[in-house]
Amino acid sequence: MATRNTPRNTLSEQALLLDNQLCFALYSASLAMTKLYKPLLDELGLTYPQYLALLVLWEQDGVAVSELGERLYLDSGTLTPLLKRMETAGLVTRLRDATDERRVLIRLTADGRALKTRALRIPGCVLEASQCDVAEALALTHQVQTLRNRLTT
Amino acid sequence: MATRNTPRNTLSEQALLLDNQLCFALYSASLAMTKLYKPLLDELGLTYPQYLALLVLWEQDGVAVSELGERLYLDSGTLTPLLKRMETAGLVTRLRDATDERRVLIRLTADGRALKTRALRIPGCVLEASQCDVAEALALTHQVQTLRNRLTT
DNA sequence: GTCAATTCAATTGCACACAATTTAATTGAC
DNA sequence: GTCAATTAAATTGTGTGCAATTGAATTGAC
Repeated sequence: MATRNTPRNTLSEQALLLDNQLCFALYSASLAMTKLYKPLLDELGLTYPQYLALLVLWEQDGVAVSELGERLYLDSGTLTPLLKRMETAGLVTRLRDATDERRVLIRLTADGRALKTRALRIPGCVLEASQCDVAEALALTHQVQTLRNRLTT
Repeated sequence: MATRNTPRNTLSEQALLLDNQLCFALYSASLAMTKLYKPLLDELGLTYPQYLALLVLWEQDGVAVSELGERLYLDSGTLTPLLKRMETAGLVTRLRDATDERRVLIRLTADGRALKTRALRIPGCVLEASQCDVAEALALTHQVQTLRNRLTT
């Protein structure tokens, strides 16, 4: 029996189906995650990318915009206005590095540091909504990180 | 020996580390994917979300904006201007449904249909850059889809 | 049949993302 | 030491995403 070979059934056609696309799975899951965080972050007066910036700063205060960008895979076109809004909100300061005037160092204010306490409960809420245990979530995290690392090198 | 219990080492502190966050893994992997597609889609004159819309339309032509939104998890605030740009580019038409004037049906033009042929090579390019075989990619796709489905219900 | 509730797309306003360019500061080959 | 090359942040312009609102069309309880 001859295999059908209409355009509808070629391998490359199968690969173009939306639900076979890894890129769309990641895209839609990431947007869904952002929506899940929305009400939790609204309480803190933060957007999702601003929260990511704070995660970095809570680990290491006083980083340059470029270092923040390397950590978050974002460029100055995204970070500069974002950090200005966070400065206006009183969460960070932006000061030129005295030893290298090209660099702008981002530092947490007391308010910015204090937000960490209120953020501590967020990961638990997210894990619950994800309906998976810690080990499962970490395993998936590592797989997705590995993929990202392959794509960014 | 007593375990240390400084703030730096609590479980909730660990959970706030950027590299332990599933949300950031998905976010950064999704952005990396978009950048990988950029040069491939530039050749076709498409943006990444426009490409996603075409994936839907190549599977099923003549869908309403709301149906496209359900499929892509996007709302009319995103899709209306995106589809207008695709209409301007001559890829789709936007016409009110005669049987329900609230609905706007999106149909491919000949140009929009023709783009599919040129898009067929894209999934292979992406898979190569991802450095994983088809089975591996599909397995990860299903895991991420499962997570997304949990988050969107 | 009527009208309140619902549905659908469009609009408005805000916040990303990012390519491309600009400006200022630093580095390094000579 | 000088200046071309590099680096860092900011700026500009385009295209998403999405909350909230608007306006038009449809539905459904009565």
